[in-house]
Amino acid sequence: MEPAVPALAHLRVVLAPGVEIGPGKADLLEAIAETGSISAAGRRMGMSYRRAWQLVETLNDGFREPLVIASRGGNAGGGAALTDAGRTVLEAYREMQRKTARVISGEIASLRALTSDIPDET
Amino acid sequence: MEPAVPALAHLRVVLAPGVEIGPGKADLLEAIAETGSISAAGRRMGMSYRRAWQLVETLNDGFREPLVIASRGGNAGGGAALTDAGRTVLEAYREMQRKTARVISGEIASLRALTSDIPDET
DNA sequence: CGTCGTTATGCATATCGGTACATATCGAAA
DNA sequence: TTTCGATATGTACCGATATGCATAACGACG
Repeated sequence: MEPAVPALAHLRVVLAPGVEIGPGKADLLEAIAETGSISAAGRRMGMSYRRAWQLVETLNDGFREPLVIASRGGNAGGGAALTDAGRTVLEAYREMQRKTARVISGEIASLRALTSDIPDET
Repeated sequence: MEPAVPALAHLRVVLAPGVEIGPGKADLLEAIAETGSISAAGRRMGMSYRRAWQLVETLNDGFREPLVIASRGGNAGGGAALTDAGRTVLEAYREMQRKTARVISGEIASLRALTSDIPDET
């Protein structure tokens, strides 16, 4: 089952002008690694292939080495996989997410208590 | 002068379904605190008064107590100010930003080195 | 008691991110 | 050599989000 609040914090990192990575691109990279295809990753995430492909292009353009290598043709029609750089970037992002969630959990709890979602108990 | 990369990380926190706070609302709260007016804060941030007001409404609705109190009329025409809750929320968010920036600085530096922005030096 | 700048709110419009669709290309396997 | 599914890319359209503008109410002060 999913937790009540899926993600407490959304982290978006600006690495350079126009080069950003957030939950969307990270999840896409992960989906590509797991499915071995850009289109399957896009379907899984409920986004159009157009957009998935464009995100991959943006990522590949943003880094010195491509994060995703795609191939056309073949019995499976083609496919895609993460490069070493791709795995490195994805893992670094996940690590940032974990660290962030850890250090801000206190403030999150404090602020959630002020939310109108949670009735006052005085 | 501004730093080369204005903000390394954008942090958006989900406190409850529909209740979120990120850089935009935090900056808006800060601008309201400093200018004493929703419209002046909106102008400073380059957004329409309409939107600034709606963001304030969203914030006030999301918490048990309002974060911003506004008044109409008077010699100045009216104005707005943060409540104690407003200051608490803003300060908690800033603290989360600081902590986050601290713990992810290592990964940021690693990833920036992979950016096509920075030429390879082999 | 009229002036002034702000809050508050509705509505029409513009902008932009994303989708939908259409087409071309590729290459291993049957 | 035909088939198949995926990559690659262009174009038209849609919908959400934000702006622009218009209007009303407000109230201390001169």
